Amino acid sequence: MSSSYHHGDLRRTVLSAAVAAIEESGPSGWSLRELARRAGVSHAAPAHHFGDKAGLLTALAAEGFDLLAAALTEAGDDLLDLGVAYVRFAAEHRAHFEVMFRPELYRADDPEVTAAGDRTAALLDRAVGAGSPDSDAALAAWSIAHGFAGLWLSGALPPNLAEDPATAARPILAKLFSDREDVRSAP
Amino acid sequence: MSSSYHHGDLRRTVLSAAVAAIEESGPSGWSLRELARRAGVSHAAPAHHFGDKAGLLTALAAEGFDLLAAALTEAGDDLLDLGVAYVRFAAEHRAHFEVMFRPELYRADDPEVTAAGDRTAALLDRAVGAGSPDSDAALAAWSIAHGFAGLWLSGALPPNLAEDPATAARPILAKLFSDREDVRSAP
DNA sequence: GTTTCATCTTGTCATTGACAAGTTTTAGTC
DNA sequence: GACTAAAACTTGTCAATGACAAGATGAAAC
Repeated sequence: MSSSYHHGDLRRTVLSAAVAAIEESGPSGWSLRELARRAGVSHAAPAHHFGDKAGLLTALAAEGFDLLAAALTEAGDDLLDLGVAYVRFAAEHRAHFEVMFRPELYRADDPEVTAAGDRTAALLDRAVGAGSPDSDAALAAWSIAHGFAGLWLSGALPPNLAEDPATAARPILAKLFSDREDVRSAP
Repeated sequence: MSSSYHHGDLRRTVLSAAVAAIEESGPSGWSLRELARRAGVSHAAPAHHFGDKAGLLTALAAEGFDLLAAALTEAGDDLLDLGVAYVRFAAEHRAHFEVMFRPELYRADDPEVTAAGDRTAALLDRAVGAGSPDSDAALAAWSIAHGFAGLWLSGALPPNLAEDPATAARPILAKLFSDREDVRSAP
């Protein structure tokens, strides 16, 4: 703390600054130098920890997959609960989520990312497979949760749903599991 | 053609170059100057037609909403067909689609964009409303199509589905409309 | 043929990402 | 406690970029 040279926790600080910047202006609306300024270090300091911009986003993506895995683990085994947890994760960790599904921004073949991604995938496989061996159904569940999250993130949802996306998601996602009749045609 | 000064159709040329560049490297992986070089004009020529980078992406988004409206119109009234058409649009016009749902990249309040967006929304409302007055069901349909498209675009889908996403989408989207039992639990 | 205006060019500037080379602190070893 | 090696951070630099200003060119209208 007394030292003006060693920050002490620069890696974590820069990652957090990146999260804040991405939440404000999207995954490309910031610069490494801006993060360095926010952290109070020189313009080249972040490069020491992440190499380059893609390296920083690689670290963010890996962290994101781990956070998602944790959130899904906590959600239990029910598919609907998992979907709601997925949407909640996207809303609460919007920066991580947006980067994770934009592989052109980072090194998707990085060992840390693939490992974390595999952990998340295994988790989903187990949860979904327990309820049904139907891979189409699993993809349908992933799609509807991912789609609702994406629409919410891009501000495309009606304003009344935008406030609490996780709560708003439940009745929508539930359409995949029940109440089919009112979807197909009028009574 | 003989004139070295007036390009003749620079606006269209730059837009097409942007589409190509975005398909190659994502919505942020290119520069205005690169597009100018591809079009064989000076580095400042594109600015005359679009103002700045956001202006170009604004034009792309507006065009995208019109293309989507046209694709959905052609798809008919069946909700499942509409969903498949939505996914096909995302795959065939990936650059437009990716920009459209990233409002931080362009001026979402631009009159041309809002007008085109409203046209698309009205179209969807009419088609969905005809089948059912249930707005939750409409959102569920939009979500599952949007989510499948997004997952395909980010390369998250299993390789066997990646080849022809529109065809692959149909059985997935159909899960929203029928065959509920095998989703909820094993027989 | 002249006026007018859209189109395109040249020139410039601050900002940025990346890299090279040097400085300071920490950690480990004797 | 001094010595050494490595990690953490700084300063300096360069080409590329987006944005803007000012000027040149050609097309269209009359």
